[in-house]
Amino acid sequence: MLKGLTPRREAVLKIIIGEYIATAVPVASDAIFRNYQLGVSPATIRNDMAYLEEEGYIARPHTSAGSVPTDKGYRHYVESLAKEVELPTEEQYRIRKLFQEVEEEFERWLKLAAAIMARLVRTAALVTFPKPRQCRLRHLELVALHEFVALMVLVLSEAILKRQLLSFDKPMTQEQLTGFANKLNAAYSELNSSEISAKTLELSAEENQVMEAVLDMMVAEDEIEYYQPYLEGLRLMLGQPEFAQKDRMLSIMELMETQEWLRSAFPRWSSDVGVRVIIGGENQDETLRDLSLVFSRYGVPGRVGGAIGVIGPTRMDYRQAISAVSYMSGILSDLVAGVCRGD
Amino acid sequence: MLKGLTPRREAVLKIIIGEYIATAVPVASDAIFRNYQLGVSPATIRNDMAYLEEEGYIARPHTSAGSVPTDKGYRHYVESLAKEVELPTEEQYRIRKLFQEVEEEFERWLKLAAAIMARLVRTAALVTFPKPRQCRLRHLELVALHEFVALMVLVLSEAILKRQLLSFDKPMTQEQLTGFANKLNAAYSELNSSEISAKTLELSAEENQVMEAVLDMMVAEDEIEYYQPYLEGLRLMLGQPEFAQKDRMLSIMELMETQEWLRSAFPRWSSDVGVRVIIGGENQDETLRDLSLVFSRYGVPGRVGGAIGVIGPTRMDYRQAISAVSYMSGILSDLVAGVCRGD
DNA sequence: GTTAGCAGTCTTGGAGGGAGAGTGCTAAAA
DNA sequence: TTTTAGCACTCTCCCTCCAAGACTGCTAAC
Repeated sequence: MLKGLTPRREAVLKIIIGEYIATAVPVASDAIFRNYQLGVSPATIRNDMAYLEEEGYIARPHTSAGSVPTDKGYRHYVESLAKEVELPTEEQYRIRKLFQEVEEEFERWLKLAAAIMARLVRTAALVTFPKPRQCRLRHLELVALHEFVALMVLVLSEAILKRQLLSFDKPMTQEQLTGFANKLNAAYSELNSSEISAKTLELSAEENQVMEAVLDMMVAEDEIEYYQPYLEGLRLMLGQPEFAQKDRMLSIMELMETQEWLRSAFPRWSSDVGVRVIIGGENQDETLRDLSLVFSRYGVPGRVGGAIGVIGPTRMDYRQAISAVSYMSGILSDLVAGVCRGD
Repeated sequence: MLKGLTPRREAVLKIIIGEYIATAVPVASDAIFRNYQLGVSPATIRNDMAYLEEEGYIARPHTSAGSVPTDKGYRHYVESLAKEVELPTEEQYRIRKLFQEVEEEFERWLKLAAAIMARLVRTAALVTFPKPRQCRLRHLELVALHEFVALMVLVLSEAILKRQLLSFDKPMTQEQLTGFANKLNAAYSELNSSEISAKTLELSAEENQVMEAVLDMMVAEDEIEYYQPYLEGLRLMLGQPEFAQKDRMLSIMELMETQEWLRSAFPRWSSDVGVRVIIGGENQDETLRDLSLVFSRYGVPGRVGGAIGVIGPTRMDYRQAISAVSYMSGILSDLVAGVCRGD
């Protein structure tokens, strides 16, 4: 029983994980014997399983049941997988084609990316909006809606768009507003919020009001990273047998609706590239203890980025998840880089 | 057994519906006798119930069970309710205050409205974006992102904002783009899509490209009414006991995610004001057969409008639903009118 | 180190049965 | 004619029990 993780034991572990991921049913020694040619009897496999259980790679729901992988088992599996994770080229081609078909709008791209990942991994996928470290003012526009109300449209770096209604104490004409906009654009274009507030200008009361609003929105934008990510395919995730009980399902829905967990789950601006996998109990957040995340940052390192990933039960197809997330983050990075280059 | 719907029978029906809405449990004659002072014995109540069943107002899950309202029963109840539906004034005050606290942005208002309704009725609520009959071009803006790519920002009537990336064959400077924008704004501002396409102008190839894109987006905007409504509180709806089974729950989630049913459920631009209630089998759509909708149009009649409503099991608190939808549509109408007045 | 054999354990599903809830009917009372 | 009491009847719900089946763990032999 000593000898450590021999190749056959490793193979048994891999088989158990593969089977369990596919079927959600505890895996029996007999089934392994029948379906895989290991060249040894069920009894031997049982011995190996006893070892794996002792070492904490697998566990049993009850005394006389097959085995299911533990977090540690999944972790081992994921590590051993690390290299061999590319989507089949036909799949890559199909995805690329989908992106060509959709109109050139960033939000569409994000939604599409999330939808594709959800479909590939058959669980929920999410994508956050790409955000620069500190956004810069590209352009300000003021449109009169009626005498006292104007629509302010703000174009920030990375084509982020903001709008807000402004109401003035005095009546304002479109000419006046255009004048404001020109003046402020000339002075503040391409600056970030701190640079703008440092640079004092002589402004009328109304101009100042506009400026305050602009600053407010830019600061708010700098602060929230994960504001309203796109979440797709929740129903795919909830269709998995682990969420069969009603209250389990509802608590997951609640979790997703509040999106509080995002903050704790996605480390903020972690600089490392590549796909990260967080398995079950490895999560900081209590409520995520039996869920796994596979995600990656995307964007232009050091300049702008977002996060993209999937969330699902610990019994998740990590192989597919890793390859999908890896490939999609590459695609989105390319797209962001394309938009960025003009900066 | 002949005499028709006597006042007492009507009272019994109302009690049954009220109890069933509150508890989701079939209502027994004995329970009615105990909890309500009708002045008659359970046996008499049973006779009345027999009548109500014969007339199709109520039904029994099985021979020896209490009764549950049928669609016809709910319909009768809703009609009889028609007048007495106002939210308590404290509630109205609280809601108004919430709207004052949120920033002046239309999308926020819509989300808030949906969230409030979901909370009040404890089921899913949805709100569509307000759309003018035919949108008009308010303002066009072009921002250079890099040499060959520009961001086009379109402000349409009712403060609808659209953006799209444009890529040109030639390099373009910001000055050139601003020139385009000024020219096109001068010519086409305040026109709708048909007027724009009727009015021919001498345009360069690039200007023409921009114009095409503008027209495409305006036409698309005219066509989709119900594009991506806000849906809130799905989890409240799915928490109801009628969705206890897993597959029931999943099919509802699928339904909501695809949002196909919206088209059939909300009659397009129906001119009648006021709250409409569609109960269970009254729905055209097969898949909605055991759901009810309570909704209303909002906006400025004949000019601009959207829809707002709740969806839930037929066992829905119609009273609360009707008052909430009615009040919220009023609020949104006021807000739209405010933005509209400047047109 | 591997294997066959077998006892032991735990889950699952179905049958059976009793308790309880609620009605429908009948005949008498108001 | 309407209302009521009484009671038999039906159906659900839940509990228990039991048998079948699925796997393992152990032991002793290979």
